[in-house]
Amino acid sequence: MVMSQKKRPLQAFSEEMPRKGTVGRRERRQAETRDRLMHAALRLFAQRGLADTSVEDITEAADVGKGTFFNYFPSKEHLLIAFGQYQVRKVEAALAEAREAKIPIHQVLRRLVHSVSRDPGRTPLLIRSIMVAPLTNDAVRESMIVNMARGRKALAELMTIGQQRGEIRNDLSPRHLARAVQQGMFGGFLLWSLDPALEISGWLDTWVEIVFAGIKTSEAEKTPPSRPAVRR
Amino acid sequence: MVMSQKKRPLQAFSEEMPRKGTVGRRERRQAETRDRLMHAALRLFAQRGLADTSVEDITEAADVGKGTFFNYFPSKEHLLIAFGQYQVRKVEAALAEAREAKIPIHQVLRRLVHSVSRDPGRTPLLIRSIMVAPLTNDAVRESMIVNMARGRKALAELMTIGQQRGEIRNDLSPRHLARAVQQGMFGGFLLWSLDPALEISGWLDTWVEIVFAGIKTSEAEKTPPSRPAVRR
Amino acid sequence: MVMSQKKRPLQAFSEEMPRKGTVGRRERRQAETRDRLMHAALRLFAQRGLADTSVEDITEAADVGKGTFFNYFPSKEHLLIAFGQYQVRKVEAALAEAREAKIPIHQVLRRLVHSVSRDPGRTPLLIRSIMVAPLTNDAVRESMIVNMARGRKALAELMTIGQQRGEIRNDLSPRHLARAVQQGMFGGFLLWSLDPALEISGWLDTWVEIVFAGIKTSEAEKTPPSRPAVRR
Amino acid sequence: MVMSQKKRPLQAFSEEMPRKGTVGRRERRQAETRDRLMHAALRLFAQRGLADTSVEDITEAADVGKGTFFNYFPSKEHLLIAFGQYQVRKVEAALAEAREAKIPIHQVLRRLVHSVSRDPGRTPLLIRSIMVAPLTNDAVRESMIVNMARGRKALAELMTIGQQRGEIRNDLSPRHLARAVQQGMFGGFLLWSLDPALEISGWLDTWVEIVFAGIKTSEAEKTPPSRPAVRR
DNA sequence: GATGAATGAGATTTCATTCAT
DNA sequence: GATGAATGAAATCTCATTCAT
Repeated sequence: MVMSQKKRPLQAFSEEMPRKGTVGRRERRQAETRDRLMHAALRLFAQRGLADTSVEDITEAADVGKGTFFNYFPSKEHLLIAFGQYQVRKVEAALAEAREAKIPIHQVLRRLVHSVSRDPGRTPLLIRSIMVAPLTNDAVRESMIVNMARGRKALAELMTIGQQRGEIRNDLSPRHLARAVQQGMFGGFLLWSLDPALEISGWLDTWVEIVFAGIKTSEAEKTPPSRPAVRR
Repeated sequence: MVMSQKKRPLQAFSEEMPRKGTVGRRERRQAETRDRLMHAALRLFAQRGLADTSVEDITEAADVGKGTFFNYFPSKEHLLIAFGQYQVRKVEAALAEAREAKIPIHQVLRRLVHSVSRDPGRTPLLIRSIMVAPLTNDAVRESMIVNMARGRKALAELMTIGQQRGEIRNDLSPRHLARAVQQGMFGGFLLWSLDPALEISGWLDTWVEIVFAGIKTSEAEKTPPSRPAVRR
Repeated sequence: MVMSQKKRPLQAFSEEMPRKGTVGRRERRQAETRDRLMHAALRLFAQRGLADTSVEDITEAADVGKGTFFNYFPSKEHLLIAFGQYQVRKVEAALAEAREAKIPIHQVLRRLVHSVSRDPGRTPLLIRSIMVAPLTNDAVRESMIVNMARGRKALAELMTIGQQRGEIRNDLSPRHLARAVQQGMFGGFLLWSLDPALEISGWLDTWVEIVFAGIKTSEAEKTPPSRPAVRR
Repeated sequence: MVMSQKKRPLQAFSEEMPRKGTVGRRERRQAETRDRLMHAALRLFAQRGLADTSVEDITEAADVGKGTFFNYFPSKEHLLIAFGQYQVRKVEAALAEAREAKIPIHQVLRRLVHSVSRDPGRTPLLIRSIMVAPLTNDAVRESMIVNMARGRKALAELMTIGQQRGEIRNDLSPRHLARAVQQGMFGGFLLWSLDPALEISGWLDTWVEIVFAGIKTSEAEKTPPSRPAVRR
């Protein structure tokens, strides 16, 4: 079964953008196959979920032989590692933005939350797949741990910037604040993937409102905004 | 393989406390069998995880015939439904406590978080089992949705009480505040089950500190603490 | 699930008609239970087929405990033995009728075929159950063999009568003729149970027409109708 | 357990006779595997019956992996579909023979009955398997219906030929006559599979004698043998 | 590099039957 | 005699993964 590949909702997954210079036809074809597998898989995961999508389903949708799959990915769960990396890059992008463009942290968070929710937020089955994979597969979990750490690190730097600007509370370490934010974000996905009746679009801003109140500089300490405050 | 049944780490699972008066021997034996299956299963889930524990492993550990299992539970995932209900009851207990004993919300939350973390907090494999089950099994998810709604309801009532006492911010609906709290708690379990290196005991209080800052009455509105404020 | 027992399409199944004289209440209750099981089973077999009807389904429909079933029948297939006996009695009745009432064999056959088709002819699932049971279960097959032999014997006597009257061909033994008739009848049920699109009501008379042409006295030998002819 | 593959009692099952020209080695290997499964299965069905032969028994006897079976057949019952087709082809062959070689219908029938009985006639367990499969399995029944229709069609054409030649009675439609013949044949298999004491070899000719008397042109109408007679 | 046939581990779940009460 | 909890045998079929071509 060959499906038309016209719609490609998530482009930035595969990192192998053909860096300038010569790339042989072979390399290009390989990258293309990899991509086809990737997008076919995500489409199927979103439709049927991880468990109900077999490797053969994916290879059929991508129009390659079944054995070919294993030349690219060691298991179907590994496809979701790439997705995690894709999400982390959004967090790092938010950090870069905050740094360069002097955008208030509150607003950075709001944008980040929307950006991160964009892709998985459409279908509960995809999120469930994304959550199940690391809970189930050791290799994916390893990678997930790394990704989460990267994400927390970026968030922590964001917090540091906020503290320096006096927007974020100074009495707790950026690491802790970052962890709290990340925890809330993951929790949000989890809740929503379990109960899609919990509508998500309107909720995001409210949640940012609450979480930001938790991490912002309190009125009390607002007067002297400059002292760095000791923290771990 | 018959395992010794001496250790019973989680007692409060089964609700069938022997109601007063006589209960037939048959009924007692049944409740006992149910209990044996339950505890054997949780022990095994905690040791090996959900996927690596077969129903036969459970029945062997509980020293009953394999078929007996299905007289009590339709699938091994259903065992975890009971666990979810057990956790919800803790939240409801916290609410009752707050109501009767006039304990500050901040403190109620702190206690609740510790109480809820107690059982699953020991072993990442158990939490992973608890998370995987509803992500994987429709019936369990159904039940999970109900449990989460119950939990949110109790938390929302807690928020209402806090608002009436002037401890909790008045500008957001109790539902929203409750959802934010629940989201954070679930996120915490998820993060920790994925990366057990994230130590949990010290973190809980810090997290409550942050989340409470997000939901408490702000300094700005603190002066007139009594106005009930209209909200949904 | 208790179903009302109002409709009883097939009454003559159970042979234990309370013979005159005193029958204790106990005996009556037992016969009643046996009957309830019987009819519940046949209803279910007709609805879902033999394989998809479990003993527990039957006992529930009959409103008795599961274990009770085995006080009456050694297996669910044994229920169908009674049905076979019921059918055989129809053949024997036809013989009796032919004997007493001097009805032409051709007509006896026609009536018999209709009578025998009446009950199973309504639902293919019931016939399939009736056919599967002896093919599958040794005890039922034993009994089936006996029934078939009884049926053939009655048919053979019918043939003998026909021969004496000059209606049935004299050049073949009554046994052989009987076997051919029986074979055709069983084949008819089989075909129809496999392909219910083969309508049965209009077909019966045509079939009798053909089969009777096969067994009747041929024009050639019609003139001297009395010679007994040697046969086994 | 590897069984010697020397005996191959039924050769004509698989239709894939190597069409002229080159067939890849792969294709040949596949056809061979399919054949091995087929014959192993039929041997086992004949020895133990359908229910007492597991797929694993078959694959062991065919010396292939268990999973391999399902690359060729969706279920063990499907093996018997091929057998049904094999039998139908015999009927069609009889028709062709009658057409080309001007053999009298009576004789065609006699040969056909022997030919069709040859393979299953050896062992009641095999026939029982063949009968149980369509009674039990929907897919097989579907296919059986098609086969039976094909068989009836061929028989009907045979009847038509007979009518044109004046050998077969003209007052009934070929369809009806064909159905009666088929019904008798199936009934014969059924009776004999249930009660193997009914010896089959001597019986076949007697049965053809009777059935042919039922469908042949009667003495009465024999004089004007040419009128085609209108019928559906 | 691509392919797809072969592989076999694996666990679920049903259900007839037993038997203690 | 009625009950229904306990039992465990049994066989399916899927599917990730390998590897010869």
